[in-house]
Amino acid sequence: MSTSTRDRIITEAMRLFGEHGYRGTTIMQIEAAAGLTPGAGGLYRHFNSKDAVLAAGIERQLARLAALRDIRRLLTPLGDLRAELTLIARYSLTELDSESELLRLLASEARNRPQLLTVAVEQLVSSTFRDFAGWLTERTERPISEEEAHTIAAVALGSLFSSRLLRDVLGVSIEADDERLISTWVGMLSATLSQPRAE
Amino acid sequence: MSTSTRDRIITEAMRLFGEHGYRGTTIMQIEAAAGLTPGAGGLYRHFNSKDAVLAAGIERQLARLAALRDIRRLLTPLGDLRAELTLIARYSLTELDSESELLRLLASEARNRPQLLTVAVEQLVSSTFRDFAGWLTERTERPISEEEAHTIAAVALGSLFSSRLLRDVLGVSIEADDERLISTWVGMLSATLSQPRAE
Amino acid sequence: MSTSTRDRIITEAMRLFGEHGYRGTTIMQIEAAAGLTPGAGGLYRHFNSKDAVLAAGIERQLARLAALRDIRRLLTPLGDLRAELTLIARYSLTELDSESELLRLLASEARNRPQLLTVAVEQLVSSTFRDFAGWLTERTERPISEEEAHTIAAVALGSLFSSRLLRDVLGVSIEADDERLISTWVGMLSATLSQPRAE
Amino acid sequence: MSTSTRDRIITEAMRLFGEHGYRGTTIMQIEAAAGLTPGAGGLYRHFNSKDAVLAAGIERQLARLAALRDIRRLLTPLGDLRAELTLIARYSLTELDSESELLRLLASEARNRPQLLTVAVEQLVSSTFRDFAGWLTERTERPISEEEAHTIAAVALGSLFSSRLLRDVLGVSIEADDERLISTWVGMLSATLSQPRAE
DNA sequence: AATGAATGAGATTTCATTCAT
DNA sequence: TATGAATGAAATCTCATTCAT
Repeated sequence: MSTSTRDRIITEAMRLFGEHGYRGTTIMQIEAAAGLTPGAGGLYRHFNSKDAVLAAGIERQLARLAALRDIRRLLTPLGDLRAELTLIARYSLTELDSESELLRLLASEARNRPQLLTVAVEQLVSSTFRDFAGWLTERTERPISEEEAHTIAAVALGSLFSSRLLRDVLGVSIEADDERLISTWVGMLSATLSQPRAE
Repeated sequence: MSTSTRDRIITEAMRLFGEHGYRGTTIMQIEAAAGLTPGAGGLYRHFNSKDAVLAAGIERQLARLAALRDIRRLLTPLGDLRAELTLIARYSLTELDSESELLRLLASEARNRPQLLTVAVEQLVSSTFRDFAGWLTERTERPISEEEAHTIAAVALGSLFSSRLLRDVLGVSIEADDERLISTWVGMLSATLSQPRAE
Repeated sequence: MSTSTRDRIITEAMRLFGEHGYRGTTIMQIEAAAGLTPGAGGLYRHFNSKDAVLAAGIERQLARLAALRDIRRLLTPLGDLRAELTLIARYSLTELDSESELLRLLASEARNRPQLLTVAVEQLVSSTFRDFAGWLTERTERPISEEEAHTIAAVALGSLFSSRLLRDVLGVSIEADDERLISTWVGMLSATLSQPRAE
Repeated sequence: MSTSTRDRIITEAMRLFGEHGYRGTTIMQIEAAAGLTPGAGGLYRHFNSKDAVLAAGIERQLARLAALRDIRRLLTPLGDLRAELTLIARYSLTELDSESELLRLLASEARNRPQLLTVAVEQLVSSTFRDFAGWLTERTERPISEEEAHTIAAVALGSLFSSRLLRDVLGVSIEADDERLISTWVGMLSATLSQPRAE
């Protein structure tokens, strides 16, 4: 096998955690999925505890996330506002899709183990909002306050996040077509940004 | 005490389910919180199983939700688009707040027990989107297709949902001020609805 | 049954701990010996952990010990040195016999869990030496220093202790007859105490 | 390194057995202490089982003991009773000190594995008592019965044994000064041996 | 209606031992 | 000779559920 047992354990564990939650996944299931004898404790050669598997899984996801983020800088400078917004939306949805397991895991465990998951939430969510707010202040024609930028970011990115939160976390499917969603989103946002701020 | 033991069990169980998830909450905890001797099985006088407690809890939440929904009709006819949107936003956030326990519960268990929770999700989420899409088709000046209405609803309501999903489910606090959020949301939405659809 | 399950658990646990050591005794064995289904965890209704069973067992033994100690005062005033020594020796051996389980337990675990057993050792051993040294200073005709009294106590009581330590802890049987041992011990000790201290 | 891995394993294993007991010591700990990779099973190149390590360790201790015993004969003939007793006491304490690991091991495991440890106990304890009883019958001026000699040996050697058993096995420190202990012991014993047997 | 006690099933973790390299 | 990896067995502990009172 080309993958190490340790990697296989992380991969399968994250998949199972995403499917059944942390508590709902047993060490036996992880071992079985990773090709070990279930119940024999083979996992413990590679990790000290079930918690350590979770920590390693989150760490790996965050490392991937960091790699993805490096690409973000390439996306921005296109000149056309609508084109840039479209790219941002596509990128954000793609990023969320690639982190859907982490998202599900965070949703089911975030309140139980804050110490472990605070960092992950920060990386996955908060920083995205901050970055987008920053982009807004630079990009809009009329000057907007930092606070206004943050609120617009919350409303705008919220739409994209909820699309994935509803689907991946709550299991609700509202609409199917990403491209239609994005084009509507871009339309609404550019309408807002280009017209004078209505008191 | 004026509340029956049965009601106290449901109330405390839902609170604990919301905090620690279904699996993360033990019968002993529920009994203790409801004023019964923990571990004595007193809960089983009132419910046949832990699942039955969950079912009763969800049922009660849905009943409250249905009651709330009856008020919705009163809200609509104000004549002014922005005023109506403001009311809708306020109402939606209030409704989500009153269902935050259910929301957290859905997030932690939705994928494991579809039989019990599918209905709840449908009531809480899907119908809200449908209703808002319906309202849109009636209310906008220029005619819009059903599909367009649905997409706009997804984008618009998504902002409001994510505000609560992020806070209550993931534990992230993006912005603090509901009124500012609502006014920005209303501004973006009315800008979209009042201007001609940009192809 | 007239004894409570909790008491039965302590009794059987201490017996098993004495026989096989703390680590060598399993919860299943204790449960089975106490009349519970082995492996069902019924013990945990009465104790939080295996350690808690040990703690309760030691506490009970120490309580018994304290009760025994109250009798000690009755023994002393006989007027005749040899008669008093004989009583002291008999009493000490009896006390050690009634604490043989505790003794074995201390021997096998004392170095692993000092926090739990330090008190027990102090009660069972150190205080006995101190009390006997005190008795010596009062009782001997010629005046002896505190240090001398302590050393004589160490040598004298050591004989009695080792008789039980060897038998109960190491499993060695040196001699059989307690009365012969006591009379020799009394003879040696009175010979020492009555004759002038040879430098 | 000049020591073989096999020797290092025995040395470290006996140290750990003495500290934490046989059951309380894991193969991993022994391997780590012996400079092998813990958990890799390198120990099994040198021993067939954990039991075999214990057996080899005891064997080595007994061999050392036998070597020590050869010196004993040299000690006896000094002519002066007190001088000879002093030597015997010093020798005995030294011997017990050099076997403290074995002593602790016996205390924690003696009752579980008689097949392995019975011999060790016999060598370390019983034979010492026998030898001293034999020495007594030869050395005392007035003739004493074999039984009397055994009882005196039990009382006298018991003092020395308990000094070490209490300290090494139970972890109690009664008195500090070996020389004071020995001189008191010699005093008491010579008083007994030189005066006519009291009734 | 509630409690004390018990139980069956199962979860996490440990560990002596084996095996291919 | 030593190591990385794996396994069978067992140990501690948890918990939903039942039952007699």
